[in-house]
Amino acid sequence: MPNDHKMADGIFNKKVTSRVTMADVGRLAGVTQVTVSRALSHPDKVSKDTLRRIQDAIDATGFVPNAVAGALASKRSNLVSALIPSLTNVVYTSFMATFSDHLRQNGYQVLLSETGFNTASEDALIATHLSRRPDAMLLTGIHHSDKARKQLQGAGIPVVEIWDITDEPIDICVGFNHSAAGHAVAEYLKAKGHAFAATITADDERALRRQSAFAERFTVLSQNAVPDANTGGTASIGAGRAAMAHLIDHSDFRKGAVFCSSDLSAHGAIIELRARGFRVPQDIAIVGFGDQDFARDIDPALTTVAVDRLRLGHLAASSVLDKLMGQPIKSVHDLGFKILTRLSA
Amino acid sequence: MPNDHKMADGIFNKKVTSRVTMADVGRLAGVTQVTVSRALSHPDKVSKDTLRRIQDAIDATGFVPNAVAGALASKRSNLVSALIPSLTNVVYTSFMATFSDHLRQNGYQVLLSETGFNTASEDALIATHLSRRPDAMLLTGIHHSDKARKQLQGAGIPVVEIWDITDEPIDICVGFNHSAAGHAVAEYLKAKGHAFAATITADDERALRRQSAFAERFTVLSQNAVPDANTGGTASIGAGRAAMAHLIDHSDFRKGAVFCSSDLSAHGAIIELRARGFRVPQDIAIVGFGDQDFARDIDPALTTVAVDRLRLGHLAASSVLDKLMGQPIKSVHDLGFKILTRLSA
DNA sequence: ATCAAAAATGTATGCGCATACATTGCGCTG
DNA sequence: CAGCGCAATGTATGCGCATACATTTTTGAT
Repeated sequence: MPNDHKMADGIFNKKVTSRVTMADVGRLAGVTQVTVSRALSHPDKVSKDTLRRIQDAIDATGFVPNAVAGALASKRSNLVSALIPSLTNVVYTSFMATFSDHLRQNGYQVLLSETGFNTASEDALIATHLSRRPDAMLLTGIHHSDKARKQLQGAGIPVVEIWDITDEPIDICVGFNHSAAGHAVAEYLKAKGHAFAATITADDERALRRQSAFAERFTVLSQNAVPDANTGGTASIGAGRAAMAHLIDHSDFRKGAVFCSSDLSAHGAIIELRARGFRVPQDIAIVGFGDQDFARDIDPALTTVAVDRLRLGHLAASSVLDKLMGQPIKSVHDLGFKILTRLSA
Repeated sequence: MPNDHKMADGIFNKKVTSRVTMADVGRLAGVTQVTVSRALSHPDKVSKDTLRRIQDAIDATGFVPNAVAGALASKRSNLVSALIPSLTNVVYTSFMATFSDHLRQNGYQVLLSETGFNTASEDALIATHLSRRPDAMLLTGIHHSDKARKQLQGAGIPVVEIWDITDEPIDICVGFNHSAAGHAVAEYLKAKGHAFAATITADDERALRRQSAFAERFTVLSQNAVPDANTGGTASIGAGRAAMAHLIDHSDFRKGAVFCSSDLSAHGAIIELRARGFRVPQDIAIVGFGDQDFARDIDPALTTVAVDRLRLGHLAASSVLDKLMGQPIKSVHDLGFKILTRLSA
């Protein structure tokens, strides 16, 4: 009998199963707790024979190590916490898949939460996450409250900021220059011969930065103002359609190019244009952002700005891992971006 | 000086910051550790005055409670772990957003991982997650290995299985009957006058169940075989296009209806059909699954099977919470489903 | 003013593990 | 065959907090 202090239980299953501990396993295998601990974390330091007996005991008892106790004792939680703006936006979640995978292979688990593009909730989440004593933390973007920066500094753990770059990262940042992307699209469209342009932008700080850089540059190049339709909230096909409709109904924009802050809204814009009988790109050209998987599959295939998300995931993960291993690492990684010319612009 | 055993650090920042503990905060506020603990978890049991002094001390020191130690001592981690097949599939992540939110409001944090539609990796993840001693666990689907069931039973925590129902849940399940959905769509399409039908299905156990129920029922009703194009892997617009192309190129299917296992592949199918000059729904009608946000926004608007995901999220969360509070609860929740008739079928 | 009850705080303890250090036994060199 | 070195295991301890219980202080009713 491992534990003898079972609670008095009702008929319904509460905590009936007395949790098995390393001591219980050891008792069964004829060794002490510390040998069981070693068998699990440093098997080379335990004899072949006891290793087998311990393994048998583990199987017999269904022992599951208590990582909570382990973390408290060792001061390493093997947790990496990650905060992303939205769980439902593939741009962020596809990154997370890569990132988690890479970390999992190195023994870390990812504690993921959604901030909702909201600084106040980010602050609260940072505190909650830090209370779990993660070994590292990943944040989206480079704008964080003073309170957040202070707490993170106090935690003394590696911090990676992604999707953007700055000369003064909290610790490490991996991303690209959003203004530069806006400028590049402006130049691309001007070079394609467009004299008029508009933008469709979601309420996202980075998207707004791309938009204003685009508008500023395109205005200089073409001497024409660049109307913007803000979708409010998050980008979606529906929001893109609505924004495109708004642009046509409330401005004299009938010919030119539209730079959308997301492939999703770009797709919506295309659907709206086609429904209204416009030709894409002959009447209105569309440029998206993000190179989501569907961008090449819609009709017409979407011209968009691509960032190497796979590389972003890998770099973010390996930066964290390197830092955790104590290796000095580069703290600002500029991934760059690429305009993928397809049919829509 | 809270801690006096700082490690010898290199030039680069390792763990320099000596972590502040409740004892440190207490010392500063002139009370003991336990009063600080109480101030945080049972503020009503601490006098107004000391409460204020403790708060000041917390602010001054930047104290962040150590939830790891708390969990070890109290045997409650305030963690709920959740395993979903894919982080990039909005169907699952939108559910998670609701679920996490609801739990967060009740003081729980969600530890989320992706299983990748893969039983082996699910087993491994279950063990890893259980090692963090979550207070409850959420799984997707009702098919789990014996080993997994055993471990979960041993953990003695509430377990919710979602997206499907069964008479023998591990503990609680919230979902709907996938076969019934397949049957309903078959009857719907037959009633609409279709004599021919095909399916486009992803490699997902539940999708396959809907598909086979659909095919079986439609065959009975129409006396015509139902060809299937498996997209392999996950549903996507690209996969839907390819599957639709395959269907047309490799069968004599030219007129009828197609039941897709996801709105995403349905959307792809529509794009492919239009690119080939087919009219939707006049030539070929399309039914999706999931009622994702874009379903109403594409052209033609997508007829699809809707499940109340919001309700799913709420029910899953509140079932867990109720069970954690010790309240006896219903263990099988059938959410049902609804065919939303729009333009595509 | 008195005393019991309630409020406020403190003391003692252990959760389950990792880690530093101590001990044992054994093969091997010279 | 003494003595050294290493492999294998054990002992002792504490991580930071929650909780049961003990003690002190305050309150209020008489």
